[in-house]
Amino acid sequence: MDMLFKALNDPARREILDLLRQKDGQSLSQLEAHFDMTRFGVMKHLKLLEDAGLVLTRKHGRFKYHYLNPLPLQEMLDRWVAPFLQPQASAVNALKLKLETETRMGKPDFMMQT
Amino acid sequence: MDMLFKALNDPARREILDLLRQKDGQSLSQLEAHFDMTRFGVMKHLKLLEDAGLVLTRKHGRFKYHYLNPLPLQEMLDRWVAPFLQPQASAVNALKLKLETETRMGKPDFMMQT
DNA sequence: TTTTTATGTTACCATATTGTCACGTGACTG
DNA sequence: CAGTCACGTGACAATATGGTAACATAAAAA
Repeated sequence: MDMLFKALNDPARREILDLLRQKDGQSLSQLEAHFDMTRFGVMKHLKLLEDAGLVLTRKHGRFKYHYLNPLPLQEMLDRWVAPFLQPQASAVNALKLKLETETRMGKPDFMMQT
Repeated sequence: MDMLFKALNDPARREILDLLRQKDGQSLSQLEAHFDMTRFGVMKHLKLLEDAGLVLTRKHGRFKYHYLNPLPLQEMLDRWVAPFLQPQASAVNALKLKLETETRMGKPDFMMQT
């Protein structure tokens, strides 16, 4: 999830997502044409997008095609958007979150007999 | 929008959002207690969250209380999530559909015993 | 084969970000 | 008033990030 937010935290990378939304499966050179950046800069951004799982690639001959993968965005929506927009609808999630937090911070009081 | 992604791109800041979701309107000292960081570190994170509009503050005497503001998340959903998940549906409908689906699927796992 | 095209790798630099330290401000309490 | 208490500001070192340059690989075309 950390990689996802990092990937989204850059205008160039978000523009790449928009470009792929307009036309999925573009190659590096095609994407590069839309930027002032050098090809290597674009490649780095694509690598980050790949690491975040937002972009999947498929090599075919000399070309490497890039495809959008919406799944990470769906997960972000579930975890970091919807629960904050509809608090009453996610009361269950609040409890879940509470339990997760307690686990991260150590066992709760009633388990502390050792 | 750039500030929003920057604000979200840090585990500490996302944890602050979770803390405020559990209990809105906490002061700096209250939030600080949950971190290993120093108070100043937490303050910096809060400033970024404020700049992104995710957290609104209200001073009352010596205390400064912090409140969640879901509006930026709504905007992010409209611009950077929904269009990628359901290209032909409106953003609001996307969230509605999602919540309805969750409801149909019943209670989550951790409530299933007994 | 030679050349061109598309992509990949290593190294490097300028800048931004993270978190801390020291010190300052403003408000309640005794 | 004097003393805490909660919060704020400025400077600083360590690290991460964004972008470039030079060089390398690999597939198609001539």
